[in-house]
Amino acid sequence: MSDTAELLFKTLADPTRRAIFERLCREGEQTVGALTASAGVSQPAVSKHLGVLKHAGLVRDRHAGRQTHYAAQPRALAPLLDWTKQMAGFWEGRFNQLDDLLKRMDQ
Amino acid sequence: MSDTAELLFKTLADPTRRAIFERLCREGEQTVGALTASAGVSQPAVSKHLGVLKHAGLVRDRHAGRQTHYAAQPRALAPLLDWTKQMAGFWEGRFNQLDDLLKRMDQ
DNA sequence: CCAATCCATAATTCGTTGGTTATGTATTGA
DNA sequence: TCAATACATAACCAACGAATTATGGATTGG
Repeated sequence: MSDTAELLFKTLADPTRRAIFERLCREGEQTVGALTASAGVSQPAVSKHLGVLKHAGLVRDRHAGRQTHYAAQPRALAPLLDWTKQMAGFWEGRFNQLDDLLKRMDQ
Repeated sequence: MSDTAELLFKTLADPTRRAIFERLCREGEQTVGALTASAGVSQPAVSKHLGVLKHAGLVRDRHAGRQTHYAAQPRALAPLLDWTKQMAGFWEGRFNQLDDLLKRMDQ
């Protein structure tokens, strides 16, 4: 079990945090203030969430004067995609094994 | 934001729970006892995790005498795959828009 | 230079959750 | 029938996490 997937699942499990990430994916780079305006929580809460997202590699930050711009880094989602496909793959594999077994028994 | 994805992320965020699900994907149907033997937590804890997984549609249970067999239901992962692709898609879309813009500016 | 703005961090509170032990319910085997 | 097995549920506890308010540090505009 990849430790990266661990972090990704935990990071994306919180609805507020995932909403912030979704917005960054949809609308591109945003300042903390802009994100706070429609996050439904306080500015410190948003900053904290952004910190967690950054720690998971899901966003990057760019400092410009007294503003900090955050942007989504969707490439970081790759391990999630891999894990999901792998789980489905194991299942398919077993299914095929059973299928083969039944065919062999049929002869 | 899909409410199903909500449940999936929260359900899979716990390492013990995800390990149980992974094992069911890899090795197929298992009894609670078998899962408990290598889960590293008590049997009630495993039962509780299985309940959460079932509530998210990730496993199904089959009663046989005094045993309960659990099996993975990887189809339930579909919304997760959809969400991930969608996020990457938004990003790609914006990227292409920028790309197009740059091309048009270049003329 | 000073007040205001933007963001991050600290300190605290409180609900959620994952773990435990204890117990209940159903089924099996002797 | 009775003890043992398999699992689920209940009750409780400790730790974590997400929110708040308060504050600090840096930057900008007047």
